[in-house]
Amino acid sequence: MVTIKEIAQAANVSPTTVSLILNRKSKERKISPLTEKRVLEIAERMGYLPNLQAVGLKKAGSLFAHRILIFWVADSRAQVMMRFFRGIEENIENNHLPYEVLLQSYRPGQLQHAMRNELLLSCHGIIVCNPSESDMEFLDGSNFPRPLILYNRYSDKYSCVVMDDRTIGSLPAEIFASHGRKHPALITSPPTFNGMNIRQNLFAYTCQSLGMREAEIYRTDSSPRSSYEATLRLLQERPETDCIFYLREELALGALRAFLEKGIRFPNDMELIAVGDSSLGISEVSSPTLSVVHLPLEQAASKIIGLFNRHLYTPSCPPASTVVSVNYVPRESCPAYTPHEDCIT
Amino acid sequence: MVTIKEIAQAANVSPTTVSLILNRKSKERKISPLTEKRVLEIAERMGYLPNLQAVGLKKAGSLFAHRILIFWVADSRAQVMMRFFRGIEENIENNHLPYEVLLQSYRPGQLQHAMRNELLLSCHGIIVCNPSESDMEFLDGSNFPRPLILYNRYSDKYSCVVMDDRTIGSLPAEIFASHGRKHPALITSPPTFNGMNIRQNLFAYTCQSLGMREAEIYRTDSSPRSSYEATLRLLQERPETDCIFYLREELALGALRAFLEKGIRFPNDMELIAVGDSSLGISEVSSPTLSVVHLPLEQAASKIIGLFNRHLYTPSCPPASTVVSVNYVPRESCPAYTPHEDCIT
DNA sequence: CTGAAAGCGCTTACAG
DNA sequence: CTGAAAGCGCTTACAG
Repeated sequence: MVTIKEIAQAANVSPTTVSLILNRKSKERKISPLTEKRVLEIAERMGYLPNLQAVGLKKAGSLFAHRILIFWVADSRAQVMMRFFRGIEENIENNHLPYEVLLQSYRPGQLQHAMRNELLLSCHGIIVCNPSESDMEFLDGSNFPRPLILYNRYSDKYSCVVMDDRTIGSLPAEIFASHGRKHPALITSPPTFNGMNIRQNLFAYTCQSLGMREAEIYRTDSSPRSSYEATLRLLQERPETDCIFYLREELALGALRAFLEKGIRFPNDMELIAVGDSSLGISEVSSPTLSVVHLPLEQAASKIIGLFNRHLYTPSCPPASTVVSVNYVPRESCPAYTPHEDCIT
Repeated sequence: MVTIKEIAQAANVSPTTVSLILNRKSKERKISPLTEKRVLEIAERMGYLPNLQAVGLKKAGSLFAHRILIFWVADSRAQVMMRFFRGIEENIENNHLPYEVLLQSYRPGQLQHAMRNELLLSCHGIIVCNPSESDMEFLDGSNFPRPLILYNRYSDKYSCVVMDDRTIGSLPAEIFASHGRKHPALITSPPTFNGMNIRQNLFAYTCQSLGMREAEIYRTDSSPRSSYEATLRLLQERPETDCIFYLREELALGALRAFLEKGIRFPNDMELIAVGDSSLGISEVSSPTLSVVHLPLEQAASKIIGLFNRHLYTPSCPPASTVVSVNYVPRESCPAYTPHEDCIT
């Protein structure tokens, strides 16, 4: 990295002069245009870029706010993340907390490359969202210079906030069973974090334990189109299917065309529940409107900030985990939960 | 802001000792547990937080990458922004550029509060997305210590990349006209940046100049539900409407239920075109699938990075603007463009 | 028109 | 077990 000093040497002037010129104060300080031109050219040629730390130390004084860096995955989950971010920011704003939030994306499994030391040192605290298995291994094997909180991942080492994945999986099964459904199916995109496996397994397990047939599992990529195709295949291969759980809201929205084409009516012929992870509100006016297990991401965000506060000001405090509970929002695609003993064979 | 020095004074030890303790090196350096405890307590009580600039200057050495800070609005446009970010990141990755990207959200009209000096000084360059009118006034009246590039906003002062707003507005009108449509309507949420006004006005203007009736304008909030309701109202109040342009993709998706309820068929009774701003892919499998004016956000991102490169390494270069052209993607809701002179009365 | 020097807040090699 | 001192790369008040 080229410094002001090196430019000064190359240009045969003092660092002061270089600094002045680079900060556009040549006029003000009456630097000769010749010197200015020479220095600018040299700086450009040498590829000078200011060292932000040094600039900040001198100029900015101390930071106005505590900086939180959120590592997130910019893949199909970006939609959900969006709601989470806004939850974080609203929480900070509403409570007048002295925090500023910056986002840094990472690729699944590549967390260790994103968490470069210089980045970590340039924030007061870290939130890591949805790390994969291998990312977790990295985290568990590391020691960080800043407090770190996990979102959507269980851990003994770090404080964490997780959605109630077990209920996300079991609740749809219970609801379907309570309506006397017998032939469940589940449609999912590749699991991007372990919670998705828990959701899927708990759904399958609960279906079985409530006397339904074994749940058919269909996998898609994360596109609505792929879900539409998978749903068509399911309806063809397993025409007896009478209830489907979609592990992502977009997958359910993408599938609706399939039911329309097949003339399937809700909720008579079929019931649908999706994980309510989208912020779009399309499910409220789709045909049929979509019943969802609603994820209160805003509440998760609020808990994260709470944990954060604690860790920041009490470095010695032990890790804590919080589970955020979910709730069912019935719409046209599947009626409300009606627990009847006689339905649960 | 409390410093290590102050803690040292309060604890009656040297700054060295405090630094060691706060960096968890007590064992390693055999600090007495008593001293450690005392210092930690005092630090906690005084609310010490490390000055990141100073830490970085000493520890991190020079930054690994040039830091780009993107200011964006975390409102209903977040969906679109998502695609833009990923475009930026993919561009950087594919070209192996030495950039790292951090995101900072701001409220519309509140850009000046988000652009605190310390934040600006902690990055090498700035991208501002979708500033509002008043945000633009602020920008035009300011001088920033770092190169700044605008996304989706015209400017003489700054380099900028904009979508071809004029074509986004005129193209749907031309397509409708080419199919002999006569009664156009436009449904929009409140304009969040000036480009939306341009799109709306060009649509209205083009409709008129191609011999169609004056376009009906219906306003909604940004929710799909509100668009559904507005569409129902439009169909009731103006049953002669035979083509509708939705200024946002989600609005069109939300409206589809209205057509289903009214038994309206595509494209016979009605044609629909939306601004293709969503990344979800639902439009590809909705009923009907949605024709869109596709916004190549990835391309915009690539141009931004190009401009950025130039400004970073050639501080003296003058501002430049780029217009990104859009293209029409016909699907079920509206057929392809068929320019016939005799259709354009 | 230009430069020598102090200092921002921290870390760490070195000395004791 | 602890501290004095140097230095990270920059900016700026001051001197000339």
